[in-house]
Amino acid sequence: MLDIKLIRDNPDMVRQAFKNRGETISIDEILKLDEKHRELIHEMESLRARRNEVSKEIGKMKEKPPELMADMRKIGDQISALEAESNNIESALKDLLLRIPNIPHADVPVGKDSSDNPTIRTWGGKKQFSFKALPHWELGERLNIIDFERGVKLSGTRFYVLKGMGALLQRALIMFMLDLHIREHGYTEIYPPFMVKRECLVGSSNLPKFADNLYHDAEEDYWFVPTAEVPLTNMHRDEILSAEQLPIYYVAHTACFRREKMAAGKDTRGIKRGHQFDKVELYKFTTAETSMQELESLLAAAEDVCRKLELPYRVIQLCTGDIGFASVKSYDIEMWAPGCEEWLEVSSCSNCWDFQARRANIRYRPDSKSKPQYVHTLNGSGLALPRVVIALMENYQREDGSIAVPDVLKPYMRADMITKP
RNA sequence: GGAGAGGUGACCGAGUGGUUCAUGGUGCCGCUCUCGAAAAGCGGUCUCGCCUUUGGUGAGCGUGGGUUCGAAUCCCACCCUCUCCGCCA
Repeated sequence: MLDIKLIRDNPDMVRQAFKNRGETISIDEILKLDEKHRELIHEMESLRARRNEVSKEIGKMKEKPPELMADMRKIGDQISALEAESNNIESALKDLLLRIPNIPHADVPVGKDSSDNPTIRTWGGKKQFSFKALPHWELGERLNIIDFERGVKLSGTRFYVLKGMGALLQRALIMFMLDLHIREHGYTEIYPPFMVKRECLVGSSNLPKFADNLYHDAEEDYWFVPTAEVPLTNMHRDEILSAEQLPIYYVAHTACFRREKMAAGKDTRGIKRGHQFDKVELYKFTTAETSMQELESLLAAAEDVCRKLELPYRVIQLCTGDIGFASVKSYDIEMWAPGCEEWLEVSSCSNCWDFQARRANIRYRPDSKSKPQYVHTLNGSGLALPRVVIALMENYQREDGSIAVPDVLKPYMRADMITKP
């Protein structure tokens, strides 16, 4: 959520930022409602001030004058009417504010869509094979480690079953990633609920605008997390942190649930895009001063996973037209998958500035004499599991259809190779 | 799911209609004292909004309504926590 004062004082700057994003929503309605709202507040306040004063006097009187009390009753009715109007305007204003995106940082390149995203760096060139590299769905079926048919039998399209060494591979990757971030990058492991309250989704910016990508249990009003970012954001909702607590680094492994109803027929083969997938998520709460450098170190932690797994990847910066709703600056990490011959997005690292903090009311006190300020929040995958599994299977495949295990995973898998049982 | 108890500021904890602009304590900040520290004493210390901003004003005591000139306090609904019972991986 943007600060209404920022919009009020710099409407043209906000308009330009939205234009760069390709965002069509207008702020005129917001400005209009804000002005009306402040008018009403002014009216209500002077009436309340009067009532407070007179009521205090009535309290001191022995004889309660009925005509004065009748006057105050009238004022009370006026206040109620204004209150009702003000509340309506306020909730309309709030709803609009919750639906407008963050303002991209000044150093984010202006662009229309993903084709305008600059590549920041590429690591580990595309591996050359002396044979035809197979896509992971073929490798998975031959090795009997991914069972697509039974996934569909259990849950329908876009579900799959990992089996035997396939399940072990994913589990090994999760363990490896968590251990790496905990031991070498200073993160604290969190195991959060996978179902959360509505207000958590508002805090993280998934609601109200992106409800159609979420699974929801209407009976209990539980929402299934589309990413661990949601519970992690809300860990400190409605809290005032002390400066010494910052920065806070959290890492969480969760399942993620997404409807993904938009791209029917696209990405249907393999395990690239499903309604349920596992992810290791990195999350930071920082001060305003340090968030930009914290974004770089968050990205570095995610890249470290790719490097230690020795999987080729590139880092892309998202342009204004492609950047996420809540983000002021984002990098994507894409791994090369030689079998399906595409770059797979395995991480998206974002600085959300105070956008989520404002929604979730997460603040800190810079020192004991200062007013509370909003923290900055950052998130990034470290990494998304199924796509790392794809990249790993396809990059480490051998001509005989077996898959070599990367050195860092050998202790977790207690095996050097994934072969047909 | 049933019964009972309870939700007050960073924390503890008073407060059952009007000197409560939320008592008191802890913590925190400043000052005094001291070579310094501790202790002690004095003062300060919740959050958010609006305005014509050395200041003024409003709101907030789990949440939302209601009663009243006036509500932390009375009424209604809901949420949450704790204890016991039931169920259960």
